Amino acid sequence: MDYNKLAELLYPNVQHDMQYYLNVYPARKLPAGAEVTRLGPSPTGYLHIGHLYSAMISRITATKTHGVFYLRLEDTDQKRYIPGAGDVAYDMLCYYGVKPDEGYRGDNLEQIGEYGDYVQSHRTEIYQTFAKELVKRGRAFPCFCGANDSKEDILERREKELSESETITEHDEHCRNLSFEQIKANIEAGKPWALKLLSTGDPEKQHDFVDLIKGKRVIRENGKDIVLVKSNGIPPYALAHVVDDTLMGTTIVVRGEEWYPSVAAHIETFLALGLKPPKYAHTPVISKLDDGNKRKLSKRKDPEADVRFYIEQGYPKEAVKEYVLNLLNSDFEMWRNQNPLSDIAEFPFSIKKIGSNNPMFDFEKLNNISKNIISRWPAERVFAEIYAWAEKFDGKYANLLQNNKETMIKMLSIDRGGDRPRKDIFAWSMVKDLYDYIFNDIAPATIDERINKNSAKDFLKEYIEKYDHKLDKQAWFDQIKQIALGHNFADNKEYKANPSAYAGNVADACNLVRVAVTGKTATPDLCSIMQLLGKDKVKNRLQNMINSL
RNA sequence: GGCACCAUAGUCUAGCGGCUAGGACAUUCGCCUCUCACGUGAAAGACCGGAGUUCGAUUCUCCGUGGUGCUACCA
Repeated sequence: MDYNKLAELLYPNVQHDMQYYLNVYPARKLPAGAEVTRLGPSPTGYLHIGHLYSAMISRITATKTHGVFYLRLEDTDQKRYIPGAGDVAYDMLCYYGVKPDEGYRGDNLEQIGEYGDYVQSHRTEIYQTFAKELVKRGRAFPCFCGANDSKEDILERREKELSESETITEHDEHCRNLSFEQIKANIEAGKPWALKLLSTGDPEKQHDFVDLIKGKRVIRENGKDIVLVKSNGIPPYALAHVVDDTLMGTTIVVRGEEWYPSVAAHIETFLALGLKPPKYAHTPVISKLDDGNKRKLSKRKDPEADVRFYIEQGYPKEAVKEYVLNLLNSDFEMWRNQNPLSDIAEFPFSIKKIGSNNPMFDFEKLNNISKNIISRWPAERVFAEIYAWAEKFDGKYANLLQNNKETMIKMLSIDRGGDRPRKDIFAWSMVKDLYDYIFNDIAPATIDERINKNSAKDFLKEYIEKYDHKLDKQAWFDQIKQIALGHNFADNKEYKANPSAYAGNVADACNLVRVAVTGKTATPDLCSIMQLLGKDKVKNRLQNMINSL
């Protein structure tokens, strides 16, 4: 077969050849050791936590080696395209501080960089040029079998084939053997066709492969005639990956482990074009425990898969990042303990330290990381963050905050600062309920059954009468203690020795006041809260408590 | 069905032939304390199973088992 003739038949309108584009996009001039990384999300929904995971690896690697991290929109599947998803991807990367140096920046912003266009659907001509090159080299052939099936059809067909035979045919024995005349006839008849790789690999043969995360591996050669260009003229991921990462100068392809099985096919495609494959880093996939089963985090079922989820919940982006970083390099938390105030950019991150099993998402851990981060922030900053969150997700609360800024900051200042700050907030959305007692009336709370109700009543009555709003912390407590002792509440030690003899201990008395004033059993320093609330409110609430007993 | 990846406590993991198997979150119990926290001390909790290699295997090899992924003209 005359492959040049075939190439002309298939791609009569392709003007340039591969070398032309290789010249248009020459090798990048970067310092030695610089790595070029990229993220290639498809605009089929939102940005997945797994994208953030990959993006952090790519961003840190590029920064550390003085290389480039760029964003490419992989929108070759127009069936699944969701408008605006590209904007979200870029915005989220910026929001989480893993901003690309170049590439796509959303639908309304100009792209940055010399290696564009960074939107795959704009690159059809380039892909076709490389496709034509493959045909010229006798490494690709048209397939007329026409498959525009839905996913369900494909899965059904696969099931059927599995039940009938042991393996699915990997070579397309029908179309790869068509004669030039047959192909010509089909083309002239207007039959749709896809371009497939004419694989020369033998899956029985193996070769070495180095993955930056998995290490040295032995993999089978590809033996599959994969589709390089769909019948609509657009390439699927495989060819787009080969062409783009060549032309854009990617040195390390960071991608999810789900790509690992197809790496041999990708390498064969690079080699068929005489191109050098990049280095690969196949990352673990974040999963979760669902009814006792471990499974990949799913876009549909799991809201936490969407990076916007954490914004809605009010997790600081620093917390999400540190959590992901901790998943990536588990010695991060040790480093953080030793360097509580350092910027995470100083952490000695390494791709090699990434484990290769799929971690499960753990909210407890995220919450803990978040609490620690927030506890280190001054009240003004915490207020600003809460307010910014409320403005977006709870307008009413935002108004309330705006009108009570001073009070709220005072509230947030209690037990904050110093060596042992309180750690009770991990997400902004919880603040409204946590501190509701400073703005709202509270419902009368029930008290521990251990405590004698009459004594409690008497204690509170006397406390109201003698309540002095001006007392400092020590005097405030001494007063409570003194009054409590007068109503059969005992000192801690005495109470422990003989609980049944007393109405409760001093701690219980103190907690009576707390529950009366805040409706909660756990709050920051009570004396400060009472100062903040004001004399009238405090007395009112104490009285309500008495009435409810 | 085929192919591949993974396998240490509930979770994330350290370990790279000999360790009382280390740390973090969560759990439980003390201490501190006016409560809840914070802090602090402690407890409980793990090498998937079986062969082999070896003087010695959590660590190396093989076979199982389990989980996961791929097997699309989706990425």
